[in-house]
Amino acid sequence: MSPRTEKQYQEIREEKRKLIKDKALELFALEGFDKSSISKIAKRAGISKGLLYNYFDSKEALLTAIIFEQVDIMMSFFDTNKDGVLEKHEMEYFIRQTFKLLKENPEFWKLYFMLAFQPNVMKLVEEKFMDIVQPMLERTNEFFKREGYQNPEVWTRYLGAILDGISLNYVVDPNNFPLDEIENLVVKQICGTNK
Amino acid sequence: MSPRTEKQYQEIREEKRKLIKDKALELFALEGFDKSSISKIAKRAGISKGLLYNYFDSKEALLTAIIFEQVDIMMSFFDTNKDGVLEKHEMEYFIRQTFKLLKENPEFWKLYFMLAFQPNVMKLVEEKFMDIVQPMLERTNEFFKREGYQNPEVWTRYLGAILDGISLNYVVDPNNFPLDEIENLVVKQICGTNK
DNA sequence: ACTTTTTGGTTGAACGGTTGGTCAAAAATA
DNA sequence: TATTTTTGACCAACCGTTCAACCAAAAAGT
Repeated sequence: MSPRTEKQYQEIREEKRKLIKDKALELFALEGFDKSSISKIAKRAGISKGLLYNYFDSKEALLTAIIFEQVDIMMSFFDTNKDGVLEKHEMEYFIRQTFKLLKENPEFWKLYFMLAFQPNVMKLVEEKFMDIVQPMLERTNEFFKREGYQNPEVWTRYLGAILDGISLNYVVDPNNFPLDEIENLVVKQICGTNK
Repeated sequence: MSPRTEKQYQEIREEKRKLIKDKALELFALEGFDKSSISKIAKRAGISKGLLYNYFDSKEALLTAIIFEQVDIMMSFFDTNKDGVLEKHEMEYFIRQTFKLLKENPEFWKLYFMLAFQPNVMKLVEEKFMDIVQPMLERTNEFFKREGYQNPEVWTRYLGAILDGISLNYVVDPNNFPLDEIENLVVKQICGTNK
C-alpha cells in the first residue's frame, strides 16, 4: 500500500509542474532564455535545483512544455465551427482573438519572439508549430481569394506580418502602444467594418 | 623610432576591427548572441582570442560597436533634404529605403530583433537609439496629420509595427517571403500610389 | 494509541564542461 | 634593437545536470 493515493501524488506533481512553468516563463520574459539559469528558476519557484529535474528532464524540456501548453490554449481558442471556411465575421473573430491572447499573456509572446531568433532552440518546436499554423494560413488564403484579392497568398503573409509587428511592438512597450485603436484599424482594413 | 608609422598602424587596426565586427555579426546571426563565444568569434575571424581583446574591451563593446556602425549607416541614408517636412514622395522614399536596407543587411536586422528581446543588453544602446528614432517618428506624425488622418500618432505606430512585422518575417524566412510585392502594398496603402 | 515501514517528494553538494577575460612570452616589423 | 602585434595556456565564475541522502506523511502492524 502507498502512503498516499495515486490521485494525491498526481495532484502534487501537477501543481508543482504548473508552478515551475509559470515562474520559468516569468524569468524568461524578464531576462531571456539563456540568462535564466536553472538555479535562478528554481529559486524563483521556491524549490531546490534538484527538484526541478524531478519534474522536467532538462531545461529544453521545460521550455517546450511551456510552449506547447500555450499552443494548446491557442488551438482551443481557434477551434471554431470547423467547416473549413473562414467567413468574414470569423476572420474578424480570428483577429480579435489574436489581440485578446496578446493582452492576456504578453509574457508568452515575448518568449515566442525571443525564440524565433534563436535558431537552435526554435528547431525543437518548429515542426509541431507548423502543423498548427499551416491550416490557419490555408484558410486565410481562401478567405482573401473569396474576397477577390489579386494575390491572396501575398495578403496572407502581409496580414501575418502585420499581426506579428503589432504583437512585437505591444510586447516591447505595452503601456504606450495604442493596441485597441490599432486592433480596430486592422479589422477595418481586412474586414471592411468599423466598430 | 617606431617600427611602422602612426598612420600604418591605424589603418591596420581599423581593418582588423572591421574584420572582427563582420565575422562576429555573421556568427551572431547564425547562432545567437549568447551562443557566440569569444573563442568562436576569434576562430571565425582567423585570429586568437587574446587579440580580439586588443581591439575590443569586452564582448559587449564589440556588440555595441556593431550596432552603432549600422546605426550610422542608417542615419546617412535617411539624411535627406533636412527641411523638417516629410512630403508624400519623401515618405515613399523613406519606406523604400527601409526595405532596401533590409534586403542589403538581413543579418544585422536579425541581430537587432534578437537584442530587442534581451532586456539587459538592449539598455546599453536604448538611449542613443531613441535619439535617432524620435525625429523620424515626429516627422511621420506630421505627415499623417497633414494627410488628414484622424489619429496621426496611432497611424505612426501602426506603420512602425507594419514595417517591423515585415522585417521580422523576411529575416526569419527570406527565401519564401514575398518582400517586393508587400513593399508595393505598403507604399500603395500609405502613399496611395501603385508602381 | 503508538511505533514501524514504506513511499516518493525534496535537498544541495559535487561534477565536468564552457564562458568571458587576463597575461607573460613570442613573433613580426622597420 | 625597439616597439607592437599576436598567441594560447590559464583563471575564476557559472552553467546544466546528477545523485546519495533526507524528510513528511500515510498505511500497516501491534
